Amino acid sequence: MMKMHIPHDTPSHDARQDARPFSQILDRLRGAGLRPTRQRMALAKLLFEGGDRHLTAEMLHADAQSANVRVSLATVYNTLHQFHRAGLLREIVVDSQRTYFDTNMSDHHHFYFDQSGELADIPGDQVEVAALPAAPDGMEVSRVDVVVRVRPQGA
Amino acid sequence: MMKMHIPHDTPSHDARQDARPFSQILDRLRGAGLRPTRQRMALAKLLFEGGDRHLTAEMLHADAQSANVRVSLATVYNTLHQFHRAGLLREIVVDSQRTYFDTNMSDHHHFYFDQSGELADIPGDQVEVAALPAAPDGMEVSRVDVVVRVRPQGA
DNA sequence: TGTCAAGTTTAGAATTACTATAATCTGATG
DNA sequence: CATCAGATTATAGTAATTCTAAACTTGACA
Ligand SMILES: [Mn+2]
Ligand SMILES: [Mn+2]
Ligand SMILES: [Zn+2]
Ligand SMILES: [Zn+2]
Repeated sequence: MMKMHIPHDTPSHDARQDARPFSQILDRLRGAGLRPTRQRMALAKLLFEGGDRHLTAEMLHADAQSANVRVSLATVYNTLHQFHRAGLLREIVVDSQRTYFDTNMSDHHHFYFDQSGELADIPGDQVEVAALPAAPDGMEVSRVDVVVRVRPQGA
Repeated sequence: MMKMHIPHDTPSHDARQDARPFSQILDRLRGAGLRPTRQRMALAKLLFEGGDRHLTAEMLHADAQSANVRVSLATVYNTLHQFHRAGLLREIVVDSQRTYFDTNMSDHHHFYFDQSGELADIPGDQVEVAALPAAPDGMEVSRVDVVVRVRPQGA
């Protein structure tokens, strides 16, 4: 678990002015103690360079294929779980057949559109859980999830 | 969906004083528009005569076997979904590998013990969701679920 | 009380969403 | 550049659930 910040890359190899997603992603993986393999780099880019996303392993795998990144589905699953353990992703339970991962790590809740299977964020400050009973004896709360299930009006 | 209350049974066949679970269950099924088959009667008894329960299809199937009720697993699944559609059961999503059904239809929320997979009720009046954003355009809220995930202290 | 269509049950096959295995590959370190 | 722990992958395996289609009940009615 010990990590050291080893200077990587020669700093002058490219002087472009635009964002340096490559090294941001690199640092992110290194910071999480994960080797920056080709597959993890590519998946991390897909995950973290497009704003907040809610996706399943299959969705990310399809994304990768569209982007001409060849990664096996097993690696997608492995990677999602590793990122989750490393604190880079949240796991969301809203459907008992499918696991969603969330790139938005801030404190927030969700709308869930049952018929389409989509998720939308509700910022943490828009939901107030004003009262909660104490956790049962010997237990501690690991997280409180609020899921607002919605459906098209009338139905 | 039309139902008529046809008087059933001769009223005098048995004058016992104790509860009449048989006819309570019968009425419950009839009221839901479901034919009171042997299997549905037996499963309804197991579900509704033991206080509030949170269970999966496999759990109910095991229960049935213990009670010497022979029902196929397929029928257990069918019945749970029919009871749910009929408004006799709630479906709870807390684990993405398993579906739980809840015989407690009152407004309430849940503690979820991740390591044991158990659920405990939190009475509706012990949780206060004080603020919620409006449902997205064209959508209406079908339900708000609060799940308090707990784990043994320190871990 | 017998008939029959509609509804129900069931064994077993199929599907879906993963997880495990074990052979192969790769990239960090010396 | 050699080494090898760690990573990837094809493929097999598993768990939960759904589907299929044949066999059985149920209940309305003759
Ligand atoms: Mn998972
Ligand atoms: Mn499953
Ligand atoms: Zn989110
Ligand atoms: Zn409950």
